Amino acid sequence: MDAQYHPGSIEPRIQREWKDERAFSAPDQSPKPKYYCVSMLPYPSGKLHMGHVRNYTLNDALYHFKRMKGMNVLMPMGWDAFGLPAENAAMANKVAPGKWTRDNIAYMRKQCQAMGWAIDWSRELATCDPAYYRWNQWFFLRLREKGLVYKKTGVVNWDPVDMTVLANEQVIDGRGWRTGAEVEKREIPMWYMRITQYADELVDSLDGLGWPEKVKQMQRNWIGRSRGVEFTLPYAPETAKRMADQKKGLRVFTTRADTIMGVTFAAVAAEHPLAIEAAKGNPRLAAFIEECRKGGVQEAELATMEKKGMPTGLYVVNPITSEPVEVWVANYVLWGYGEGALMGVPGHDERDFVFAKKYNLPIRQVIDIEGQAYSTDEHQPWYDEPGRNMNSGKYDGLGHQAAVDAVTSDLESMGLGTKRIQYRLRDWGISRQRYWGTPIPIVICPKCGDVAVPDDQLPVILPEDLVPDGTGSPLAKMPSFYETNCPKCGGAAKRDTDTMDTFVDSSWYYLRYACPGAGAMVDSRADYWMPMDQYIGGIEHAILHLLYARFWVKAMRDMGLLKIDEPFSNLFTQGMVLNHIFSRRNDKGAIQYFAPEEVETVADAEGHIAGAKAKADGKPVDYEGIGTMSKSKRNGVDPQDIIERYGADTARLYVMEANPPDMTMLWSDAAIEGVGRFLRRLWKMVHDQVSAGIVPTYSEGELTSELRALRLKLHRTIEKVGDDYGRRMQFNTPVAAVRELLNQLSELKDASPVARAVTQEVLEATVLMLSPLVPHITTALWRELRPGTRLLDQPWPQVDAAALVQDSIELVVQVNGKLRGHIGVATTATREQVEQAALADEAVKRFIGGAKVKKVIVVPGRLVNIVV
RNA sequence: GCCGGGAUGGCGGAAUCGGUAGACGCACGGGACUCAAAAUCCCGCGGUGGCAACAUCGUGAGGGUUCGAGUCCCUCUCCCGGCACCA
Repeated sequence: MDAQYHPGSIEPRIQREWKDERAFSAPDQSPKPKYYCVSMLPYPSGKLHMGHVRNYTLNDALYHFKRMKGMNVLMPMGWDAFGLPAENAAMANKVAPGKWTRDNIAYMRKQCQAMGWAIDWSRELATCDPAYYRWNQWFFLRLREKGLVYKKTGVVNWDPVDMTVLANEQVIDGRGWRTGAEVEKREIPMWYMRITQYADELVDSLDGLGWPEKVKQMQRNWIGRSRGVEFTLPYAPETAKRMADQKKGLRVFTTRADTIMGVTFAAVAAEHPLAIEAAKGNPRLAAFIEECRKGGVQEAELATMEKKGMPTGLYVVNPITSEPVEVWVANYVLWGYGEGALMGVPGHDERDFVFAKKYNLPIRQVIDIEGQAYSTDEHQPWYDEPGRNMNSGKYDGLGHQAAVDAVTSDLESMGLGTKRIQYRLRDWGISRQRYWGTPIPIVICPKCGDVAVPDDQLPVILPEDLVPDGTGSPLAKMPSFYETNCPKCGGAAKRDTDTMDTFVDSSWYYLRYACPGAGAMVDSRADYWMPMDQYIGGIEHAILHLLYARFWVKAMRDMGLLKIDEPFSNLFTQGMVLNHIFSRRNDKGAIQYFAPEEVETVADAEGHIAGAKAKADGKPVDYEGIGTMSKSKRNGVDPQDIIERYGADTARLYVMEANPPDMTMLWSDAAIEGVGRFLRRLWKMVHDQVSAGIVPTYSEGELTSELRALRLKLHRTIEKVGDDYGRRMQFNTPVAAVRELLNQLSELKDASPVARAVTQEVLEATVLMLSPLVPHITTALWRELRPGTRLLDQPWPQVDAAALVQDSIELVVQVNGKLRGHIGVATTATREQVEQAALADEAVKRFIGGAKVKKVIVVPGRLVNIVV
């Protein structure tokens, strides 16, 4: 055995062996229980970053642990290969997105292999492969046949200079990132998936999932199921004349029917037909509506905007009181959200209150909460709470639910309203005016309208040699792609030049891993592996991806393609790896990001970063604080340097040991030396043991008390580490526990044969316990400890219950809750004996002094608290 | 703005069910080994007072519940994630 630890030679050798023996390929059937664990597939941005290392090492540790526990484990890998960064890279480097993406995949696959992850590579997939995305197209058409896909207009960010649709990410402070031009809203036709049809099931079946409660809560809130009433505010007579060609009133939805007596205005979104009608012959209102079109479509931006509005001169009447109220156009009413219109109740809705204050609209209290004094000066949180009706005519004195019911049934009997369940969730718009994505398999025929591409003509292939220029949609400028004939009438027609949202790709890839090469979208092998036993991914996916994937699986189930209701039985959300972000605006307003290593930072008095200068030109750059590692912000850290300097095992152990995996991690490599030191020390301990020759056996009776204590520590550690890996999904504390064990082993100065045998026991278990985290070094060490056997075949070490038995234990003694002493008692001691021992302790006596003992609390096995 | 989460020594963190706050490690200081350095090993390491034993304060801030609170409740501050076209 080599006296020194050389990861640079061990790791590639062991990786080659794993590859040659196909060590990690999982059979699609087995007498063992199956365990399917997947980490969210990476976007092939060019290089792995630390977030990936954390994600896949966590998955890998779980792979090894479950394998040691006797399961048929599958850990696959794929590439989320479509998306915006490929187009940006293409523009920057004049390389086609396809080539750029495939080169990145090849490089990153090598990096994955160098990390030693136990991936079954025979199942690898890339979503930009036509063999994969043809099934996106196929399923899109099936959903359309069932009415689950439909077309309507949607609002997008429009860059008026580049004449192109911008992603939200490309809108920074209301301006296009490349042009610096002010972004506008624009309505365009798009395809939608009817996820709202599954809203109830998506809420209800969350309860049975082994997911973090916080994620379930976020999904519930996102879907936002609320019960209420949708009703008509009838037009006032003058308004009815003008709106004669339309509906008889304004449709609104409310969950607070009980506040209807407090309505003092109505408001509609700028896009609402009533607003557009009112703007005719009203240039000021038309200008206001035009102003509302400025800015992007991001909710965060809309929600923080100053509330502005303008009266339309049109009136509706409160159906209960027949009181007329004016309709306003308001920028805080969202079009495409419910009816795009609302009843304004400033007395009991914070946003309405702020709006009413600003425009001097009446504020009327109609709900009373006992003991609270209402004032229209400033909004108080309790104004929006349910209470008892007042100033409400016949509803006076009714409690919240009674008032809601009474108003609702009155609206129903007038034929104006119906009870409805409203969701915050909106249908999923999947059309993207981009090039690098799955083509939408629709032909637009001037005679027949939207016509599906027949199944036998799928996939509609995306041309791969295009380089976009940032203006408009590339496919829309490529006649050889869009010119076609109508599948129905045969006449000249045009393909849909939009592509699908990349969340479509990631909604079902894990099903395809289960059945690579299937002649259909999925086959019966998916029934074996699904539902997934453990899904692992960043907390940033808590809502969108995880909700779309759940919807997709339910839709596939209802199409008869799957037998499961939910894709992911258990979910682990890892915290993000963050790093500092530096940027600079150029004179046009376009933004440029700097990598942390490209700048020199200036610290303030407290050591926090206050500013920075670019190393290249010495000019200042802005410090934006810390944020998630991303390609676009250029703050990712490539693990390659660490692999080359310290080896994969050190890199793996470092990210796992640094902090709990579900917590955010601010990147720093400060402690990495200590991890390398630990592995060298482990190597040396095994080397010393092995080079001392054959290890004898021993019997229980030969153990000294020191060796018994060491065995106690060992078996407690095995118990703890198994619990941490299996139940707690905690990977930093096991390492600390093993370090403690080895510290205790180092203190053993006993060279007797029995001590050497116990040392062997400790080292073997240590190697097994660490193997999920550092599989290369442990594979090499196992060969030395147990020649002729293979680490991958070993089960998880057994806890020896006999080693855990103790004669006496130490208890803590508190006086009035403060630690005052320690006592040793027999494990069999009674409560009375423990109390007496505690009261007899010298230090305890001193603190009690002459005071009277009121109460003694004994927590068995832990402490005694004496209350005086 | 709304939804979800977080805050513990100089730093990363531990304390799993309300029961010894600071495990384990990093950095740092002292020492051993060495011609020297690296590596390695040993000791120390929250604040204050004290030669020490020890006492006392201390888990973002302020209140509360409890024999006992990092952990539970209320109010607040700051940071992070998501907000539907980043993935």
